[in-house]
Amino acid sequence: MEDKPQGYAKQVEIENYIIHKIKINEFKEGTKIPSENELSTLFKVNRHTVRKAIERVRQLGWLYAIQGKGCFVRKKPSSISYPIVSKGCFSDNLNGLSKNHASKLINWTKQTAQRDEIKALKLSPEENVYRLDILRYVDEVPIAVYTSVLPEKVFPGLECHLGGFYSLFKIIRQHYGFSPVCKYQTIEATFPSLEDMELLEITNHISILKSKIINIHPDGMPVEYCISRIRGDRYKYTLRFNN
Amino acid sequence: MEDKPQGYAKQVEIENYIIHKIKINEFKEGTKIPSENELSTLFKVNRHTVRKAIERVRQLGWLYAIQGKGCFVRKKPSSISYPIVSKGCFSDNLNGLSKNHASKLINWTKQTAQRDEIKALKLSPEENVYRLDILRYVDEVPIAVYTSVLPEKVFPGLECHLGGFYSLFKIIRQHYGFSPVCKYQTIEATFPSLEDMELLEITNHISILKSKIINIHPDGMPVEYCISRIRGDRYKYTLRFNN
DNA sequence: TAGTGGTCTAGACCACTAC
DNA sequence: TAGTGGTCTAGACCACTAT
Repeated sequence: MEDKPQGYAKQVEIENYIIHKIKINEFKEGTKIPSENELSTLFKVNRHTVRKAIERVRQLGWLYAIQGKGCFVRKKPSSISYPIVSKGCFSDNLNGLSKNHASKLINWTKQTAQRDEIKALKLSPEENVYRLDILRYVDEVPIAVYTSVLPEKVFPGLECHLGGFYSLFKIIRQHYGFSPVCKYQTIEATFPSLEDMELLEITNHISILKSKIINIHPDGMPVEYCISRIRGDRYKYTLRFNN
Repeated sequence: MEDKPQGYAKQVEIENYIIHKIKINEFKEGTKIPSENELSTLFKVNRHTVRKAIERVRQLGWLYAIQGKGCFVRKKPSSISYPIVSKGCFSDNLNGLSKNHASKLINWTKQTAQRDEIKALKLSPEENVYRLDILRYVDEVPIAVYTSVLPEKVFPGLECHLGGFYSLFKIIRQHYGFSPVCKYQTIEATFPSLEDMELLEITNHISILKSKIINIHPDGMPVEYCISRIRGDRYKYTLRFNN
């Protein structure tokens, strides 16, 4: 009952037309499709109806728009496959894929832990945590936002090591003498928040792969709670099982 | 440059207003928010501007709409966590979570394999495959669509066993004498196709967790290539590592 | 019948791009 | 300057819900 589609006649006709033209390669990768005005005269509908149709097709990942220029067919298989493994940091795991990559610390705070952080990191209430917002680039494109939550008691004086930030994993290994290991991860599909839209330079036409990760010290103690938001159009997880 | 937001002033103001009211519990779970007309007079903007704002907030998963009734605040943590493990079928893995579930065979074909299927299943061109479209329900709600591709040479006469379909995994175990095991899985976030929207009874306001899975025979031969599309608002993967 | 959300039309103005 | 996409207004009509 809730949210069911109904009577989309004209809009869907235009959506299918565009997708079909792309599939049969009449609208080719990287080239401009007809403008909103051209399509509205072609289909004898209002420009806004065309806009709604194009918006849907963009949302499906087929198109992107540049103001003043037009609407272009997106290269489809441009996504990066990222292997999920419990050990090693982002850089190490991407190095095997020969990609340029960089990390940028957007901002950090030291505050008392919130409810979900207390639960994930097994803290007592009122304990302090560092909260780091990190933006990750691959081939100069912002691809992911991470919020990393780290207990102060495990990482005392962390702020002293954040100058010239390049890799949290390496800071931990170098200054605290261990390598965190992934214990638990959840994966879901969602949409970008307004903040993440700005950081990732995307609109709501792109979906988000959201993960929550708990990393532990080799002795078993949870030491990092990480919430990542990754561009769904450029990124894909891969999992390999060794039975 | 591409797809950057700009000058959303009014729309964003309304978006933030609605989300804020939900967060501070002034708009409560399951209750109606003010109608489009009420909001448009409140903010002194056109109804269509309100509609665009509400559409964004719906897309973020906060709201759902019922025609003729209004717009309601969605219960947020209604999602099912599904553990990723290499062994066992959907039913087995969900039974531990004490959920009702069912599978329905939507349709099936026997055709020559396509390029991606040939690659995934290591077939030679022109080999036949069964292609099964399966809809999965949890608690009576359609939650996922699976397309399962199975080589005819591995599953001869599969069509004879599809009457009274309830679980592909169990059909294979019963009639072909082995249990497939997951070897490789990719996970991405995307949007529903028009067909999947109908089957899952959703609109494009809900994101999709898409997985491609290669299952193998215990001897190592790939025997099933499965493309699943799962409702992003109700479903989440979990991964547990044993180091 | 009145109120709600859903679709479509019509037109204005803006910001950006190309020439 | 002309063309393009982005935002906003204004109003019509439809389908559905409640009374």
